[in-house]
Amino acid sequence: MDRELLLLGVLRQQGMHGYQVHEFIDRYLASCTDLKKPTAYFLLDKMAKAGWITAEQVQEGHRPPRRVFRLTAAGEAEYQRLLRENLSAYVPAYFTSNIGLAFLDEVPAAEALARLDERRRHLAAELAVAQAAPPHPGSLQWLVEHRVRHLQAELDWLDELLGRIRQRLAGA
Amino acid sequence: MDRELLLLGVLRQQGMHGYQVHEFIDRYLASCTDLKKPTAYFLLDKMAKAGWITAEQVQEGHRPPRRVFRLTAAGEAEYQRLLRENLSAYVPAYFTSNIGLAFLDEVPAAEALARLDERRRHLAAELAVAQAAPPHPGSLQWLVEHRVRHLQAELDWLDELLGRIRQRLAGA
DNA sequence: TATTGAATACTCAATATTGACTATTCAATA
DNA sequence: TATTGAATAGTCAATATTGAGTATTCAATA
Repeated sequence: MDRELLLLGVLRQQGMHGYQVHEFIDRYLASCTDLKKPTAYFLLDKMAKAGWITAEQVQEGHRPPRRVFRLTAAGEAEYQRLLRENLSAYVPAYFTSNIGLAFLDEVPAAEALARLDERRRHLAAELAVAQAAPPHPGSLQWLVEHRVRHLQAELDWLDELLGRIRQRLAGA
Repeated sequence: MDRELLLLGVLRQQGMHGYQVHEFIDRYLASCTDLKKPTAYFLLDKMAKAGWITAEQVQEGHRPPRRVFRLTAAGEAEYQRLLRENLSAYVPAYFTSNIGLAFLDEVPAAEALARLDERRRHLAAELAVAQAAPPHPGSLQWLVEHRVRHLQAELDWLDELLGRIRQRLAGA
């Protein structure tokens, strides 16, 4: 439902063919979503079938014809509906990559410290990239800003965790 | 990869049949994952085929035979490997439910405020539930504590966003 | 003791997602 | 002007996920 909103919101500003849509999202929202190319095409097909977007075939040279997608009136209505629904509802995100924390005590503290230290480096690098990103067009900035805040909170928490493990090691 | 780690980590402590595994995760880690029942069965089948766990058929009454899953030596090795990999790597989580922020400016500020206020209520309720949860066995607590921290950070950010929109409204 | 509703336990078809492709175009350079 | 490598554009089979079931057991109560 949310990816549909994203695609509708992007197409709404400008008709685009599939690769272009994916490119746009990958350029400006890489830190915020992981929408893969085949998923984008799948969703575009689905939305075309649902009548939310039209697909205008454009032939160029010998390549397979591109389809340029544009919102229909139904698509615009759906966009408005999805956007409001999305803003009103909070749907929790899940962090599969943190599952390991559930079994942290199974790893000797010294090794856990080293592993989490490596994790910290990855996280800090991610944050640096997000912060260094060029300014984003329109209100995309809100989403990216949220991302930065989240990464910062993650880093803070990881630092506290590392501190606690260090204390435990020192005490033992 | 991470759900496999979760299932291995749970089965490692005690052999269980499918429903039991799902129950356990749903009880103690509901705030942290959304592993659905059919997915759990799918992954258990896969891990059994891979030789990470054994499936002992147990017939009881007229119900379809339960399969009690237990780690094999290969499963234990895989668990150790996955756990270390998981702790070392940071894989970003994506927040599909925040996509709407990318199009926040398309909604009149007064309405956006009302919508985000409703979102805030949902989020605060979620946080209250997570904080009120009974203490978790073993190191599961780390994961749940992380969850609480994350929800708190989300709430802080949402409050800041609401403040900015209110200012904008007042200034206009 | 019959009936009902909840809890237990699992399955299946429909849907979504992904890794690993193919094929074309374009620009640089050998 | 061939050749090569990168960027563009899209597809497909394999895999994963889910909503909506089925079927059994159990406990309460009518």
